[in-house]
Amino acid sequence: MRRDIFQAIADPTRRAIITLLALQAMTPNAIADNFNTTRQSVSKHLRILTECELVKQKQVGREIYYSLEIKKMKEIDKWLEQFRKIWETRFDQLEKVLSTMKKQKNVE
Amino acid sequence: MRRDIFQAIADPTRRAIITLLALQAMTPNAIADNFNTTRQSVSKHLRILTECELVKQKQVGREIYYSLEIKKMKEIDKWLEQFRKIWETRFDQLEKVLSTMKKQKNVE
DNA sequence: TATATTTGCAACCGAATGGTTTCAAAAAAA
DNA sequence: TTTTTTTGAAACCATTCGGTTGCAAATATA
Repeated sequence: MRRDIFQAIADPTRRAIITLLALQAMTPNAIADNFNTTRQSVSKHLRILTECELVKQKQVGREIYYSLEIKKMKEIDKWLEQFRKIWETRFDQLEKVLSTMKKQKNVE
Repeated sequence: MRRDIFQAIADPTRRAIITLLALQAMTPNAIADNFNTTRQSVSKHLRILTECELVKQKQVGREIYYSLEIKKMKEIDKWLEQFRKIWETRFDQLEKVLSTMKKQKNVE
């Protein structure tokens, strides 16, 4: 059973749950109210998010508040790092070309 | 059939292909040499990557060179933006606490 | 104490996923 | 021209996925 952060964010409902929980801790029922699905399916999503440590629980009486482990999101950012270098380089090259064009225009 | 960038990067083989293609354009055969799988399965992955425009093709004779559409990767970065704000804020708060602790220490 | 609320888990189902084998088309090489 | 190489696509298969229904446990309320 693959269970990593990339598989976790592959599902659009889970991405929406993550966005919700980024703003505030919520119970499964409260989360489910925001989607066109059953509480149990949200529960399944929360289980997956918990398994890859993207979400943590806090029990308050019979309610369980789920909140986002924001630092886990940095793992995606870390993976993107290698590509960011590339696209920043390309952007720099574009800047260079544009600036050269501008200079030539000034000379004309 | 869901076909977005988040689903595309969910598979570890596809992530590895993306990393390979970030360095240089490659043919399906050359890509497959790097993995413990068949060329056909790599071909399937390339199809998925092509469908969500993460990869583009260039035919040279009977060979097809695949390369990464680096700008498409920015979409992930864009989604991460909302969380980056949060984790930077939290970091600022931590900085504040640490600086306060330092000041208190100096007073002692 | 009896009832209602909140939740997780198991069983089941159809669809999607990732892989393999087989085949056909196109281009290069013999 | 015949053969080899490179590739994509189709058919098939076991597994996973996302969802539903039903149930049991724990806690709060009447």
